[in-house]
Amino acid sequence: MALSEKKRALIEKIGVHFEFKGMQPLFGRILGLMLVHERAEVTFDEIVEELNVSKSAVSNALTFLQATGKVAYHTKPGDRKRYFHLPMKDFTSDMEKELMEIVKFEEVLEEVLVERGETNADFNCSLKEFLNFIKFIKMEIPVLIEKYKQQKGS
Amino acid sequence: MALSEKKRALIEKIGVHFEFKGMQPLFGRILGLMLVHERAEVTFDEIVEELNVSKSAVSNALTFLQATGKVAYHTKPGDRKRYFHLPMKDFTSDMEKELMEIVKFEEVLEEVLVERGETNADFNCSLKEFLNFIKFIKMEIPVLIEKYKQQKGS
DNA sequence: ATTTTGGTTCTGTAATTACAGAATTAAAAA
DNA sequence: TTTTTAATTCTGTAATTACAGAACCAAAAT
Repeated sequence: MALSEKKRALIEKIGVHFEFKGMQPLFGRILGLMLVHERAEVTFDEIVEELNVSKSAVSNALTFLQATGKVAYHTKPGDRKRYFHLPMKDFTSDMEKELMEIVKFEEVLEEVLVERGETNADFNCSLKEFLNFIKFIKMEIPVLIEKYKQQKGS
Repeated sequence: MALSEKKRALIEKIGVHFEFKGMQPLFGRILGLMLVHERAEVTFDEIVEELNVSKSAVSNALTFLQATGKVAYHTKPGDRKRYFHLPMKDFTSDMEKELMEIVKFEEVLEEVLVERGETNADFNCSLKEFLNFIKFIKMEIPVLIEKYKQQKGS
C-alpha cells in the first residue's frame, strides 16, 4: 500500500503538530500514519518501511505510545504480527485530560498566593481574579463535555 | 530582598510547569520569580542574582518572553533600569488562546478525512464523531469565557 | 571626556535528544 | 531441531538545546 504524496505530507504535518506538544518527531509521525492509513492500523514492519526509520526507534516509540494510552494493538488469528492502532473510543476523556492540564496551573498559583505578603495588594488582587477565572474554567469543562454527550445521545 | 526557601522552591516548581509546556527551564523560572516576588517586578540584575544565571541567558530569555507577550516592562522616572513584570491585565485571552491551541488539531483531522478513502467506514465514522466533538468544544470555549466575564461584571 | 550602568551579541560547550545499527530474545514455523 | 519472524535492548552518535563567558555597545552619570 503505497501512500499518496498528500498522505505523506499529512503525516509530516501531524508529526509537527505533536512535536509542538512536546513529543518526539517520530512519535507524532507514527500517530499520523495510523490516522491516514486506509486500514487505520499498521504493523511494526509497515511503520519501519513507510516512515523509513529503524526498528529500535519504532520499538521505543510504540512502547511510549502504548504506555501513555495513545496507541493500542490487536492481533489476528493465525497471524503473529501486532496491529497497532489509535484507540478512538474514548477521545472525549482524552480531550478532557488535555484541557484540564492547562488549568493545572491553578494549584501552583494557589501556593504562590499563600506565600505572598500583603505589600502588593494590586498584584495580589489580579492574582486572585486570575485564580477565580481558572477555577471557573476548571469547573465548566466537565459540564461542557457532559453537555456534548447529552446532545449526541438525544 | 532575600527570597524565602519556600519561594525559591515555588520558583523551581513554576519553572518545571512551564518546561513541561515546552519552554526553556530558565524562561519558566523567570516567570516564577516575577510571580513570587513581593514587588511583582524585577530588574535585569535581580534576575541574574536571584536565579544565579548569566546575563546572556537573562537577555535571551527576556527577549523571548517579551516577544511572546509573557513579560512586559515599565520604567521609573530618574531610573535607567527596566522593571520586568507579568502583564496580568488580560489573562483571560491568554487562557483562551491556550485552550484554542488544543482544538487546532481539528484542521489537520479535517484534511485527514478528506484524504481517506471509503474502505474503512468504522474508522471514518469515529473520526467524524471526534471532529464533531472538537468543533463543539471550539465553539463553546469563547461562550464559556464570555459567560465568566458577564458573571464577573454583574 | 571618560567611566559606569544596563543590557546585547557572539562564541563555545556540556548535557540532552532522537535517533541508527547491531546484537539479542522469544515464540512460532518449517 | 533449526530457522524464521516479530520485536526488544544495548551501544554509539549527529544534532540540538540551554546555557556560560567575554566582548561589545549605547546612553547616562561623573
